[in-house]
Amino acid sequence: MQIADKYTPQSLEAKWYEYWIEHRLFHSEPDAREPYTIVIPPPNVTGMLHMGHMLNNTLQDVLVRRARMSGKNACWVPGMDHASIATEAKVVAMLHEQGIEKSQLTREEFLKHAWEWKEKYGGVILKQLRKLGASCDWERTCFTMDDERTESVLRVFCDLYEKGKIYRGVRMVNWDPSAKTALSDEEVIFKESHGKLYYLRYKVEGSDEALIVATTRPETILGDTALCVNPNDPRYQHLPADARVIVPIVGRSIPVIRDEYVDIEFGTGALKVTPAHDVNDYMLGEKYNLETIDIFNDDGTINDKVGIYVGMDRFELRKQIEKDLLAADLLAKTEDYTNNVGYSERTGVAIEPKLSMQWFLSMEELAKPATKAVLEDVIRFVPEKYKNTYRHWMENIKDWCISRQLWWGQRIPAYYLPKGGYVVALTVEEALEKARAKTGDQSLTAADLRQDEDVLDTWFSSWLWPISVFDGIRNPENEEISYYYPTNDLVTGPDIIFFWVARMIMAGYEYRSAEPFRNVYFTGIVRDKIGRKMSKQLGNSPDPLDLIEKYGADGVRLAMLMSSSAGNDVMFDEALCEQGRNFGNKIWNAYRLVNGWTVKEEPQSENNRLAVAWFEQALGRTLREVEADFRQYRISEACMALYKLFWDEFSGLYLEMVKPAYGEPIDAETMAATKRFFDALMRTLHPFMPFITEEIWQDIAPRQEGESICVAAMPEAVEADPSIMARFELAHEVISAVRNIRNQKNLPQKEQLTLRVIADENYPQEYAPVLAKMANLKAIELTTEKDAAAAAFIVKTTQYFVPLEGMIDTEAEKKKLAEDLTYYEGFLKSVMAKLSNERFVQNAPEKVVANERAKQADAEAKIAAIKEQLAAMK
RNA sequence: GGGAGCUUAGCUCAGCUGGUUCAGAGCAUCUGCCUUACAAGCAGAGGGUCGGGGGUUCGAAUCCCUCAGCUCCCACCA
Repeated sequence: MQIADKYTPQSLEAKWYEYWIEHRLFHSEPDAREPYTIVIPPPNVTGMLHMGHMLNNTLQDVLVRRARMSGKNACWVPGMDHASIATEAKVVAMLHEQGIEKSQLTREEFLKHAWEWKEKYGGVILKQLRKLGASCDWERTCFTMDDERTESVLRVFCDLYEKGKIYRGVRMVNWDPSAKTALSDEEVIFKESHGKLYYLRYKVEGSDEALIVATTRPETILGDTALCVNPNDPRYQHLPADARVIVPIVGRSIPVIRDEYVDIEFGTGALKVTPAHDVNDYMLGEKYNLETIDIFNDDGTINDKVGIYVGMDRFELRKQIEKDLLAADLLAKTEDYTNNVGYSERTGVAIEPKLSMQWFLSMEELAKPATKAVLEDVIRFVPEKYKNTYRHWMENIKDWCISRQLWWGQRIPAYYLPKGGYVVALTVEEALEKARAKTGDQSLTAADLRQDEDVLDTWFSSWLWPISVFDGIRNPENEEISYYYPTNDLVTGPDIIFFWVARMIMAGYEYRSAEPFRNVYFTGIVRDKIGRKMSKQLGNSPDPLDLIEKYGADGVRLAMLMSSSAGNDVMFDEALCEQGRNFGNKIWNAYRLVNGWTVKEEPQSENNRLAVAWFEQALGRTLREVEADFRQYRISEACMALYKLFWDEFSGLYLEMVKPAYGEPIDAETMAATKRFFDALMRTLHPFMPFITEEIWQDIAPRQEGESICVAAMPEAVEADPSIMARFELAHEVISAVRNIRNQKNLPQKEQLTLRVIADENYPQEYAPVLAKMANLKAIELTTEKDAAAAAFIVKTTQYFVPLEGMIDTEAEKKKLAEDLTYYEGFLKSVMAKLSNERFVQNAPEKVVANERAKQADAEAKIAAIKEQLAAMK
């Protein structure tokens, strides 16, 4: 077939992806083969493809494609995450632009908008993944909020509730005043912030004294219900046990309590206690039974509980109160201060600790089998260092706040009864039944029940992902879940190890009594080439689709793969894409070369026979390396090994060895071998570069419609024959040496040279034809004479000469030889020092000693050879 | 405050339990080549006292201690 002169990835990539889909090559159904399963970390439904996805999904695709070609029934399940906060925020913003406020809408109206939005803009990322070549089984695409998944989530909620693991309670939670929802601890990011430390005067009742209290949040004085000092603090010993102070501005009288929690060293040693707005204060409040005064509305403005500053924003109030304190002479001083403030991961606003009624999942029991599984390597983490992180979190796990005050998500299936209390049930009907049973009131109707307004944390659906995509919650005995679960590999970032990975493991043990996956491969973060995290704000993140357009998906994939070892950050540089594209070009042109040869029925030359035998070995060796690399998830190493095999050994050596002169034919046997090699190379490279390998594989031999390299078998390595490799290596060194002489002497490539050899056992005489061809020699002569008028070199112990009458600078040659001699004599000396060291000979393993002896022999032979040459030059 | 990890050629990294090919790879650089597969290429070459210091050992990039610098995670003293 005629193949285009130029490699243009863009044209062939679209074509083959379509072909793969058309023939359902990525579709999997349970059968007799061993399954290989990956579930995709579902990207946010609102997401756009970024470099992190590129890395992550390229790796998954490599693993899946390799499994598919290794006889496994490979199944890569794609899907999307409804991402409740992020999506709801986007929809709210979009509505706002249209002049619609969420507060004006009913829940149903809002959800209608949200679903419309999801249908219109959601899932773009899955389409983008096709451009990358991702071999997902698209027929299985799931959404964490589709009907099946939603039912699974609700069932799990009900089940855990019935098991007593889910409870409802008032707790201090992380409140996001922008999204107006509670967040889990994991969704809070602490950042260093510059602020002030305010020193406030609290006047002691019935005295002229005032206690000075340092605080970073003077606005919370509205909620102060105590002042606390350390009982051991000498500064406050004089205060009576029942001392009370007046809260500045507010004028409220509050008790002075004593607790060792207070750090004597910090500030003035006096702490204002605001149980409603600080986690530690809350604990003090519980301990001393203090009143809690919640002063904030859900949006962070001041409510009317105290009656002053009503409606003012918390940060405005801080400024205002500073002024008012100053005016009233209640502010002793302020200092600049740096502390850590929690911010919402999603909306970026400062978190407000807030007491509220939330749903919690108790984690301690769930964590036990999940911790064990990772520590005992039932689930293997790559790289292993994340085991520590995981263990630490699991051993200190806190209950999970699973309710969110949002609308986009799975609504909590709890129904409140008219006269108090609630029931938890999968459906309203069931809830009604339970309600009637609970109250004994048969006249209750569905309309009397009021469903909880909150939805569940997004992660409460994604933690079931490996199970729910196979419908294993609703139908735990179904064929799919039994076949595909546990999945094999999970590829994800370490940033969601707690959010997602740990919780999936817990869900796995709770609902399948088995791990959700065997291996977790943690990728690093994609950074730019100067090490900055890629981000929209910095504008340093290239658009992956632009890169694909420019370099082809294969090229970009190669760039991701070559620069990424597990767990290490990727320093992404566009030059790597170029390198990837160049490699595609190299493959393309190598194929054009082979494809252009004409075949003649003639016996195979010795030259070609040797080339074929050698490359077979080189291929086998690399296949074994790649196999080992994959076992250890060293994907970039595997990729590099194949890159070098194709470029250096196949193209640079093998093809050059067998390449016929221009216009000459090649013998049939060598041609067949070459095509066989090419085919094998395409197959091993296919997981890395799916498109170009398919294009060439389809062309290299007649194929049926529907056949594809995607489902071709991985090549197998021939048995290793080290002697072939060793002999070839000698020949290769001779070739390099002659070429080097050519370079040094500035001899034209075309000029044929003569090579003389003092043959010994290290002369690869069988490769003489190869040497002649590769080094462009007109003759190879065996000799016993040193040749003074020649450029000389030694390979191992064999002496070679390239006669160059009149071109040899004898003095320079001598000098070079003398330098070599010095080096080898020094080398020999150090070897001898070791060998004459009794302790070395006694303690070192025999193998090491033997090796030193071999080095000694080699060095001695080499020294002898150099000396002979030097003598000949006199 | 606690923990983990990193520091090897200009850049990105590999070097598993100390000893063969232990100082490596790719890219970049330099030199010479438009040689009819490929200049997105070919043939060569140069480049590192393995972060500093100390120790263990016959032997250390590799093990131990210490110092310095970077990164990440956890905690969250107002």
